[in-house]
Amino acid sequence: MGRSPCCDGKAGVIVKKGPWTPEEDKLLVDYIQEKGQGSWRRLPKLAGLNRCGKSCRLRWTNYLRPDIKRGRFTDDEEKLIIHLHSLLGNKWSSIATKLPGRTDNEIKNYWNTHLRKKLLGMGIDPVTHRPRTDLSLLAGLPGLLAAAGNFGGSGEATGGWDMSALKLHVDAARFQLLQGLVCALTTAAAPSPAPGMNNLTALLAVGNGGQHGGFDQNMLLQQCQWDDMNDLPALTSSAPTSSMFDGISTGDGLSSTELRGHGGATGRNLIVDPMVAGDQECNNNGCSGGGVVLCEETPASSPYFEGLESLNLMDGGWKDLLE
DNA sequence: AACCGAAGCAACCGCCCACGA
DNA sequence: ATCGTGGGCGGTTGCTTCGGT
Repeated sequence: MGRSPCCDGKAGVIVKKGPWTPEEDKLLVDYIQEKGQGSWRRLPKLAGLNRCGKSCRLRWTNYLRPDIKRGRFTDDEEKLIIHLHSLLGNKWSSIATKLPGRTDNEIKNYWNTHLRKKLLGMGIDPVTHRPRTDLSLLAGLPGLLAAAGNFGGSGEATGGWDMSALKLHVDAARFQLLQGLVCALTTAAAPSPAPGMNNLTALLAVGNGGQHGGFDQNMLLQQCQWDDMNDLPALTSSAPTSSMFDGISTGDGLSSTELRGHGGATGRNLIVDPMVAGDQECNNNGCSGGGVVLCEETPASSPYFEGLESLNLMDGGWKDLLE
């Protein structure tokens, strides 16, 4: 059962659309302050506005309401939005109830223009809040993680990577990811690790601690706690971060069964495979799949790695991205 | 200074739900 | 139980501003 659009107006009456003028704003504010909100459908006529009621309601709730907080979102607000979105999804009005003075429309816009890109840049899927699994973003990881084997604080861990050249040849999201990884690799020996470094060092330590030829899941999980996003690095910072590993190791639903070690004894050639975890490990605890597997060697039958091979990006071949 | 593409954001659109007659 | 209405919501559009060339 449909319903007639509220903004059609009566026959022959064309209601105004588009940006509100200061005069219209004043009419609306004056009326509501004097009479209260009441019926939005009747309000335009009573207030002397040639607008539909819906338009009046939106203008009031999103812009004219006296308790609206304008200006930039604070870091705390930003983190809260991300956290609430991971729990509620696109329930903007529900999210807005937790941020006094912010409207659902404002939060929605901020999400779409800022936070969504921010999460993408961190390698996190903004819909699922899990690590991204698209090949274009993850394609360079095998080579980079393999290069982690060179890590030893010698200062040459970047292997001569030319980041400025890299920036010219890869998309922004991938560059940010690679930048974070390089930073992590080159600063891991610093006395005070940057945010997210614990995760990388844990990863390396676990990967290299191959006495048993596998990962210590407990150690990995213990060191990779996201701690309620308190350590979430700002991507706008001039200092690159290893935020990718924050994403991988987030406590947002990843269980110990989803972080699973595989084969190999060398501890080198660490590989992130988004394709393996889902069906096997995740089904055990009822999660919906899409988890992350940290491998030491290339699994033979993963569609992810088959895809990488087809792109010629395996075994450090990410450098082929450079022309 | 002019142009152009990207980014940001206010506002609109259309669907859905709750509620009362 | 059905229908009409009002209000709310999420998605999308398009105008404005900004930044780079």
